[in-house]
Parts: sequence; structure tokens; C-alpha cells
Amino acid sequence: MRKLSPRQEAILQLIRQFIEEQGYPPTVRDIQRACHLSSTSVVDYNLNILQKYGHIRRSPEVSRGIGLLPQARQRLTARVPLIGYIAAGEPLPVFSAQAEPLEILELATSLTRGEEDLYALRVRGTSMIDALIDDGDLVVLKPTKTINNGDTVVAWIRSKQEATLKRFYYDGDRVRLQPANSQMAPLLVAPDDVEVQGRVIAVVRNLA
Amino acid sequence: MRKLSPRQEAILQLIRQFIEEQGYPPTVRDIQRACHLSSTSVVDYNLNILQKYGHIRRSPEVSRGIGLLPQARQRLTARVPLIGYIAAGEPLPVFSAQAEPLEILELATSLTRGEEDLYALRVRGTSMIDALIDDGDLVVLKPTKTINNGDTVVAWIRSKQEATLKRFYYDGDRVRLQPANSQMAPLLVAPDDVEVQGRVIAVVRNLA
DNA sequence: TGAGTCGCAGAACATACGTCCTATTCTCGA
DNA sequence: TCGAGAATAGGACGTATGTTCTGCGACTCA
Repeated sequence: MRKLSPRQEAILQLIRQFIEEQGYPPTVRDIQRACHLSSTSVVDYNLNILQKYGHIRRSPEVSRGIGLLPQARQRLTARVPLIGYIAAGEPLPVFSAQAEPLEILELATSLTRGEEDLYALRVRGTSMIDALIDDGDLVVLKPTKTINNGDTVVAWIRSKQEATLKRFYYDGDRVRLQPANSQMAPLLVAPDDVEVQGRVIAVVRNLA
Repeated sequence: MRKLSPRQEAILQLIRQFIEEQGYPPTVRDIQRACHLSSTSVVDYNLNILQKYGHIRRSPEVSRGIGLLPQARQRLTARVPLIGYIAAGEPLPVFSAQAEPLEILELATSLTRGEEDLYALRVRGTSMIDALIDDGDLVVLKPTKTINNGDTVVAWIRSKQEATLKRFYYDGDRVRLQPANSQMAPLLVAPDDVEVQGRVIAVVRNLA
């Protein structure tokens, strides 16, 4: 990254200031006026240089398409769609990219651990109290095909017509669904009786 | 500031996201496409409402002239210090500004609800399983002097030398500490036997 | 001296974009 | 049930704005 000309320094400085004050980037002509340049082509010319040297990022054909690179803002939150409710007796909402989420949650990335395609369900009722999950809690899920022993999963049990949230274990030719509360008895079911919807990433309870 | 329609919420959400991702605000047509709106006029209409209610600031005749107002631009995460552990038989760590936190957590502001001076404790052991809180869970607390009936609090019970997490009720000349799990029996203690450390704002369980 | 590059000037061009007008549908209380 | 206002649809209009073309002086390098 080579040294910038005074004019380029001025332009870069103006971009920073403009964004700070206005909340959006300047146009080519904004820069032209503020820096007393005679032509938009001069601005264009120097913006290209600034981009080449890595100071800014330009989106072609986009008005005010100037972004400051150094900001390199790392995201502290991930967006997770809240797609529906989970209740004992109701079928589970199925996650699909098309479905309209009820709400978009901002969850700290420390919670989501960089996972993608997460979605969330709001718990209705106290039927999962044996999994230490209360009415109103938020369950963050990762849709998954492969399940490992010990994963906590959200499952639909066909024979009982019931949604549940348990630890999942293969136990011979059965599947053992174990409540998180170890004082409760596990549930043994046939593998094809249980439909796993996703793996539980996190549970959030908001009391405030 | 009145309540926003789902569409207005979606638009506001998109603006935030767009700015975060692109570094500059969306155009009316960007919003139209992203929110599946039929016309730019619908966007214009709703943007004006958002402006009227103080969520955004528009610069007329300016492309991408949408700015988030400070209140809407506010941080999506709050920093909460994790200052120690909470276990049944151990005294509670006392929150002080000087103490070195074990870790700084970034929690979504939707969780913290704008509260200040929050701190977090990591739960050790299953002694609070009757409050639906498991080993390893994170408890977010607000230090508080005044307690309202029904608040969930973290308390130290002197006579039992025990830390606990219960719903707090004044019950005549006693204090009733009620487990969140309503099937469990409440605990009745003398007011000066219980030392309330803080009010529980949120509980976070990370299973990933 | 002449070709080549750099930095700039001025303007033209195409289109991205905000705005606004009209019409239609939806909502909800009198 | 009717009417008024809210909300939406579709599109036209004007301009704001990125891009590009041509050209000019200054400077470098053989």
C-alpha cells in the first residue's frame, strides 16, 4: 500500500467524516464539491486508486457505493429466524428458507458458535420441564441429518403424536430419549417412530 | 412512538442488516426487492411512517438517504462480565466494578433489554434444577436493592449457608422463595435470613 | 525530440433512484 | 352496511449519480 497523495488523503478523510455525520457515504459529486475538485472524473480517478490500495471498497453502478474497509467490523451477533412455536401436542414447524419468520433474533455469536442455518422455536407450555425448559423459553436449533450419541434434539414421536426435547442415544436396535433431568426415566422408542427435527444449540430464557 | 406493523418491522430490520452488511444504506428498490413489496410507493409510504415515528431519518432527494437514528443504531450486543460461579454450597461472588471478570460476554440487547450494570454467573452443579437451571447454564443478573413480588432472584440463605435461585414473594412477615417448577414446595424463611444478590434477567444454556 | 504516463478538466450518457400521482383493496367503526 | 381512512399496486417523471470519452499540460525516459 503506497503513500497517498494529499488529494487522496483529503478524499479519504472526507469519506470518513461524511459517513460519520450523515450515516451514509458521499456521492462522487459530494466529494467533488467538498474537496473543491473541478470534475467528477477526478474523483472517480482517485477513488479507483484508493480502492486499488485497499482503503475503500466500491460497488459498481451503485450510488453511494463506497464502503470503508478498515472498519472490518466483525459481527458480534448472528441473525436467527424465529419460525414458530414448539408445544407438546402440536406438529413441529418445518424450517425452510421461504417461510416467513415471526421475528428475527439477534443472538451473540458466542452462542451460535459460527453455525449456519440456525433457527429458533418458542416453547409453549411446560411439557418440556423435564428437559429444564420452561414455557416461553427460546430453543435454538440446527437442522441436521446426522445425530451423535448424546446430542440434545428436538423430535416428533409419531406413535405419541408429540413433540419433545431430549438427549438422543442409540441403544441397540432402539433409540433412547433421555430427559436432561437425570432423575427422570428415559423413553425407549423404535428408530422409525422418532423424527428428529434438529439439534439443540442453545436455550435462552428471558425473565426481565 | 407507536407500535410498528410487521411490514414496518421487517423494513427496519432490513435497513439495519443492509447497512451492517454493505456499509451503506439500501435504496427504496433494494427494500422493495428484499421485502417482496409490489411497489416502491409502498416502501416510500412505510419509510415515511418510520421517519414520523422517529426510527429513521431520511434526506430528501438523496439516494440511499436513509440514516438510522441513534436509538435505532444502538448496539446489538451489550457487554456483560462473567464474574464467577454460583454453586449451592459456596458464597456468591459479589459484583464490583474493580473485580476482574473471568470473561466478557457479548449478549444480544434483546436479552438485556437495555439494562445497565448487569453481570453473569456460571452455574455449577445441578442444585438449581428445581429452577430449571442446569449445570453450566449462564445466569444474567441485575444487582438490585428493591425487589418486587414475583421477581426471580439469586439469594444466599444464611441459616442454610446456601446459594439459591427462586421466585421471591413477601408473605406476611416471612419471605416465600418459590421454585420456578411449580410442582416443588416453596421455602419460607425469615426476611433477614435471606440475602438477595440480584434479579435474574436471563438464563442461557449452551449445548453446542 | 517524441512517445508514454500521470493527473486533471469538461462534458455527455445511461441509468439508478427518490418522488409522486392515481387507482384499488383492506379495515374497522358508526 | 356504508363510508372514510389506511395500506397497497403500478407506473411515470425528473433528477441524482456513476461512468466514460476526449482532450490538455506536466513530467519522465529513452
